[in-house]
Amino acid sequence: MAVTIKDVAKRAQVAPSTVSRVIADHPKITQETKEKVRKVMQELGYHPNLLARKLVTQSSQTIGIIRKTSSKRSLSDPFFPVALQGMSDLLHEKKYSVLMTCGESDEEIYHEVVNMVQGKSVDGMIMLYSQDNDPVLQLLLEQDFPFVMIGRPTDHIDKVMYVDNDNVKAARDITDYLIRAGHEYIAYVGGDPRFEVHKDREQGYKQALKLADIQSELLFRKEISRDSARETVAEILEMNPRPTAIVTTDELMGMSLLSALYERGIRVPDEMAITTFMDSMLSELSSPPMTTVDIHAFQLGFEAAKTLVDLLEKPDMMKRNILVPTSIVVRESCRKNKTNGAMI
Amino acid sequence: MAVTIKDVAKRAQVAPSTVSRVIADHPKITQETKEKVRKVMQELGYHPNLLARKLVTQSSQTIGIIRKTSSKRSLSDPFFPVALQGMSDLLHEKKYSVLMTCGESDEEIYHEVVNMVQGKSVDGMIMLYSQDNDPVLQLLLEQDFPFVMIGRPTDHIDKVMYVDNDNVKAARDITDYLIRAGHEYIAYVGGDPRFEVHKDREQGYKQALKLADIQSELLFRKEISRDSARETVAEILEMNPRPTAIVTTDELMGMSLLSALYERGIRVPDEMAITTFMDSMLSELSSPPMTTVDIHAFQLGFEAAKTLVDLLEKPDMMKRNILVPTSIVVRESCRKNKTNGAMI
DNA sequence: CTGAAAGCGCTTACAG
DNA sequence: CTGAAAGCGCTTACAG
Repeated sequence: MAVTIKDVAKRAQVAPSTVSRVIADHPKITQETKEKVRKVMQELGYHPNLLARKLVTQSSQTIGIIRKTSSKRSLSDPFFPVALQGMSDLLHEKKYSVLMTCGESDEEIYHEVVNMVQGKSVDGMIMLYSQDNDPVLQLLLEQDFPFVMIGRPTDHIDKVMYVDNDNVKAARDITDYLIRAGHEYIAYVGGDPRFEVHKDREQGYKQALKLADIQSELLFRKEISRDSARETVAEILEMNPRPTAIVTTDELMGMSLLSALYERGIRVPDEMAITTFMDSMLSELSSPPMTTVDIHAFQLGFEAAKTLVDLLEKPDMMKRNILVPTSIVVRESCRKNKTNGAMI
Repeated sequence: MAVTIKDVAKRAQVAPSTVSRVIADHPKITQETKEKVRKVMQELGYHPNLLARKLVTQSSQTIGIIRKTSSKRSLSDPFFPVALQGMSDLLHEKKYSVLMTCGESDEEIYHEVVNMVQGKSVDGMIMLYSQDNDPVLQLLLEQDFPFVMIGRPTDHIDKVMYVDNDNVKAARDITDYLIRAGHEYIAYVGGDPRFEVHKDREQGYKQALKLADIQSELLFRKEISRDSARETVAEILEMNPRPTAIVTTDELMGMSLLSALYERGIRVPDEMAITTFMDSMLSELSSPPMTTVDIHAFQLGFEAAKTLVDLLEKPDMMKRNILVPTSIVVRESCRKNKTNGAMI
């Protein structure tokens, strides 16, 4: 088969252990020996077998990424690729590899995670979602396996290290931004509050209204699809008084509403303002470009990976959670002044 | 450490080799022994160490995915996540894991590939891009390492297995579609023809014009960005006669042009028709929704993975390349009849 | 400073 | 049908 450490040893007339030490650049090997061995490695085209090294060192230098890809929707969601890039950047720098779950159903994913963990294929994991009553989370905690979550855990919050935005604040900020722009009737269109992220954002929206003494909570919980967007827009337009702004918590949701408004001939931002969350190119390239809460998905991924690597290097480190600040990116979708409001 | 095959063997009063055979469900082990051993595995919570198995079987059951993530742009491009999902589906079914490159620069990626290949971390690779004079391609060919490319290779085309669309035909079809809709002045906005995919699409566009006896080739090669889109739209609008339709080869490109047209107050599709390639939710949710060439990215990924797995199972299989058919998805961005043309 | 030896946790001919 | 032994390709105490 391939050339091994033994072949190199024989040819260089040293012991295999010496070759191993040369590879590791062990300080106690003479420069002379190192050069001799390296020359032979060159000649023979030697490359260490990582599998063997991993087995003996009991470390895979690999991180597992657990993602849910349930819906067709999630495939177009820029969050995943951007966060992945953030993780990749840090992990690559720290010489870790990335192994990813492939499964679609919860059971498939669970089994993959069991395999990675028990099969020693990864040293740690990053969970890209947070969900009620998750057997995967359960497993990782039981096994005391190192992992970091992106998003806030619903259960066992004091046992889990996580990286997240302050979603309450983010939603409060953007709602407040609309209020200050003169809007009073502000609809909120978000996702299933079984997920912490949506629960938090709803709460932030409500807080902003309360602080401004606005009574009318106009809360919608919707799936993302063309039809659902049409429905939502129809409902919103029928309200009396009619809302003048919509807070959404997702770019695709924002785009679908924008599209539904367009179909109805409602001009954005003149007749309806709209905001989203995330800030990928989608918000920038939509017509009109959308004002959005930048959640810094790249940084979320980066910090999660960094925290995990820190944990692996110092297993007894103090638990820490990281909040990545959000910021509002102002674009055209709600920048105009309202007749009854202030100029922004 | 963790419980090993030896622990199980001792407790079940059999030899380690027997335990190994039970795990593999070897036919020559009695049902009785199997049950006894399985019971002990249960009790002890035994799980095989995959690393060890991989080392001895010389097979990693893992596929490497090589991707380029150079630009900010590529992060919002739905192609990658969709194709990844296609690969994942097949690989998961076939019990393969997925290892991904993390690097950004060409050198980083190259080194990761060397490591994966020489370090025996993967059994095969899928390249998600095709590029001139690529050292990665060179390496894989030199090492005679199993791989499949998504996209058509520029060099060594007879040595590489690939999965691709017929991009010439796809571009010809969509251009032809516009011609039949009554358009005569059709601009084409595409990417760098150093990449085969763009070269092919340009050619398809030209072919369609030629077949329809249309002289005016209006070819633009552009980066994807807001500014570049504005520039392009400005140039197109200044042309005389002014084009009535634009063929783009990328959803984000399409969106950016749509946005630039919107800024200029040009109505789509009434004053300008526009088409894209790919067909993710972006085309569906844009305003107006875009007519697009569906390249079936999921299937591209799926077929690539399938071809690779076939190759790994039968290394001497006949070389085959797969062309995934494209189809036109009609939406509003160019569906209206032209004053001087036929109704569609 | 270098080598011989044991071992990481499995699998797989080879016996019996 | 099952076991003893060798081996996958490394690393790392332990000697010297």
